[in-house]
Amino acid sequence: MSLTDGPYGGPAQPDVIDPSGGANQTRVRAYNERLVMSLVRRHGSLSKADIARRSGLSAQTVSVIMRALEADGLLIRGAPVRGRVGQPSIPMRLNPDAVFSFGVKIGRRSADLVLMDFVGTIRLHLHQIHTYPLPDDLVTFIVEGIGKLEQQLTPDQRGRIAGVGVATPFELWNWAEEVGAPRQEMDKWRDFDLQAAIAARIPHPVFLQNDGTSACGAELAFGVGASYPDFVYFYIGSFIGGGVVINSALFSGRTGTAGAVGPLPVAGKDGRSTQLLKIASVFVLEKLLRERGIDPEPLWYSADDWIDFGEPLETWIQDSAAALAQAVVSAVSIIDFSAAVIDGGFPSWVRSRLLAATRKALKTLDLQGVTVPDLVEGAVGSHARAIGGASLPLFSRYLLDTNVLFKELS
Amino acid sequence: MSLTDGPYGGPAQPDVIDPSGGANQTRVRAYNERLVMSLVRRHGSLSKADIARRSGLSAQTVSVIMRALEADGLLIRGAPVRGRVGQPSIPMRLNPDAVFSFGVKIGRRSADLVLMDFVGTIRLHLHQIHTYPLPDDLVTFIVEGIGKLEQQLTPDQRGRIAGVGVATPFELWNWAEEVGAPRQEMDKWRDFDLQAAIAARIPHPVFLQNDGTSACGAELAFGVGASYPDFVYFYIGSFIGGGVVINSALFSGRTGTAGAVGPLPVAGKDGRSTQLLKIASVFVLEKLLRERGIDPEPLWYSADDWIDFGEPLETWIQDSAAALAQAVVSAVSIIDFSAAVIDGGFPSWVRSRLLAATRKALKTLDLQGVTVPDLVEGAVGSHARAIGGASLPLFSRYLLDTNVLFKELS
DNA sequence: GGATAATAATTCAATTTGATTTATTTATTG
DNA sequence: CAATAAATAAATCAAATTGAATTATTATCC
Repeated sequence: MSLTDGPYGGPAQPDVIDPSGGANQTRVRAYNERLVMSLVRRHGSLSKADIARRSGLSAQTVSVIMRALEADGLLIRGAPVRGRVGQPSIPMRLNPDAVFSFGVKIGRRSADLVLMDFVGTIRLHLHQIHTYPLPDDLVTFIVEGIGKLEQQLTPDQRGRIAGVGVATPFELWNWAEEVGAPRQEMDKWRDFDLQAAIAARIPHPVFLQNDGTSACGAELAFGVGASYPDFVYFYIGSFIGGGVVINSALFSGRTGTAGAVGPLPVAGKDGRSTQLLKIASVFVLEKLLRERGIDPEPLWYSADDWIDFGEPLETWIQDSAAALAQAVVSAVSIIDFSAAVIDGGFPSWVRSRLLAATRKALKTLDLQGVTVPDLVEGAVGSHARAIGGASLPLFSRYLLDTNVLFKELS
Repeated sequence: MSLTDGPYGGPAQPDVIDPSGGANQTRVRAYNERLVMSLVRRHGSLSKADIARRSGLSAQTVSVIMRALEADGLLIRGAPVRGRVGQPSIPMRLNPDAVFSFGVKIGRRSADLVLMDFVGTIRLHLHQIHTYPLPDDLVTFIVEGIGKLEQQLTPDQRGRIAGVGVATPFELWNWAEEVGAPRQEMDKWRDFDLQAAIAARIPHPVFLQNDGTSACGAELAFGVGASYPDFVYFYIGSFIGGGVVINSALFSGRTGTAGAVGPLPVAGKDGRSTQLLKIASVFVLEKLLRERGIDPEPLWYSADDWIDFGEPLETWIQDSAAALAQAVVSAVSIIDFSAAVIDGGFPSWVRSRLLAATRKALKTLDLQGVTVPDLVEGAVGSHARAIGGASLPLFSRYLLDTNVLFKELS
């Protein structure tokens, strides 16, 4: 193409892809309400004047919005703060009892159902162990579990349920071998619409998201999200998964698989290129233990109570750390994340050792031109997936989301 | 009309970790104006009714906005389209003469200055060859060049200049060796504020952005951006660089280095892990040619007129393709881009061969769990960096940018 | 120690902006 | 002439902003 050629017309694609729709006042209000709540959430408690300063909105606007939120029971006022010149400020904070939501985590060996309040505290919890996950069993567990838990709520509390969020690995049928399940059993997931199956049997809205992305959402809403406006997130479960936060918003991507991280190519111990998930996953540790003649069952009793397996655990930590360090470099070469957050289905002492090893491994890599991010431990912990599932209804209705401003286009 | 200025290019970044500010009506209007223009840009020409349907805004709102844009000379009406029932529709399109902007590309061997119109056509062009880039020389070239080019414009045209955008590699001082310049000469870039130096000597706003990100912006505004709402972009110049588009917006990241891509770890021919830029850069080809006793000078005469160097070129293409394929897999493991766009400072026949080789290389990789993106050739071509530079002022004032909706927080 | 000034938080009332709704006009085809 | 679609005018509505007032403090002067 010569210099003076006309417009650089790409393939003129008709109709298909258009940017988001227009914005209008109603949406502006909805957005500003979420902004106010997000600021309160982030800082614990803030006065109206604080919010006005932080949001750049006028004091009057903030006053009107916050009175409405208080009237709705979403915010509650604290004791006036005296000691400074001027009228005392009234700190407002989230009402923990304002909204409840159910979160479901579907795992290789177990499923969890939690009832979470508005500030991320798990109020009620059900746990089910299975040899491998099956659609019908899970629907039964979820629907009956929700029934059971709802019985423990007052009618008022039941009226404040925002919905159900399911955190699940995608394309379960691809993992029959690793899960240790017969292929034809796992194939049952292929044409099964879990979201629809649940929605048909309960009155609440149902949300479904990849388990890694969900856990990442939990970290955004209740963990390090307050400190970092963007980060890449790794959750090490039976399989590693992850998520991406950009501009303080969960970015799930066009296909919902943003932050998959599992397929990231990394160099293994032998120098050969492998997928990250084949190194930094708990099923690898399990295999390692079996090879050493050690019973891996303690891994599944409780994510928070592993025993120290000694050498094989240390080996797995070192290998995983080396792989994670490369994954972090890859990630920040695409997006200059300010932090990389690592969490997983293991006790905090394992997490600490893994983080330390990863920080060390990072230093051995070629960092020319790399903006090295903070490496931080997840603040949410092993239940991040279930909490993340439960936070999906909150994201949909209460958490900051720029898309709120735009019209939905068919 | 009020199109609020956005913060593009400038590295001025608030270190506040709060989400973006509140939204209000004025900003909504500014956003909707940009939305209308982006839709027109994307589709070439659209009637008011078309825009209303596509944006979801009411017909009346679109009517008001578009009349204002027409009155400002940004849109011009085409011939009424008859042949269908009802009043004929009047297609509106961008006025190519509505806005001009200067774009500067700083390269290892040369610098370019272009004057671009509103639809991405280069109207005027200056080119300078240097052995290596130096701050003072470049400022002189840019300032005097702008003076020269402005003399060729009418007073009216001069009044429509939106600004100057500079596309430059970051941290030039790190590349003294590869550039073949004395270290102390390149060190002059360390404390030199190019943006400020230019801004002090010309009356237009000056924007500065990484060259890869700039080229990516050109592709978004004038190339495949119309077909893909998100993509990762690779520009292969002396050094490879790139950029990231998310939600039809250029994402430059917190530090402005999003889409750096150069430091991506990939496995080289020997299986060892190397940075992408050490394989898929033109300086590697240059070295290869020298090793073969071939004069590499033809590489620098004109990016659009390479001669076919035969075997060494083919080797370089194969190696680069293998590395690029891995880079693409890494990228989509972080963000599920719908496309990976590859362009560079070479003729289109080289680009075609590179793309074909990359597609082939991609098939040899482990794609389990990977959402494979479309691999597409850049539509803008070798001048993408200069055009991208020139598009920076347009992004700041006229192109779609959700940040327009939010208040700037100190 | 009491009176007064300064300050900051909050809110009320009026204003402004801009999108939406409703109704009307215009230009075309069948 | 009926039907249809595009375009626009006028009225309406929602929500943010502006400016002024109110309130509850602390600071300071005498």
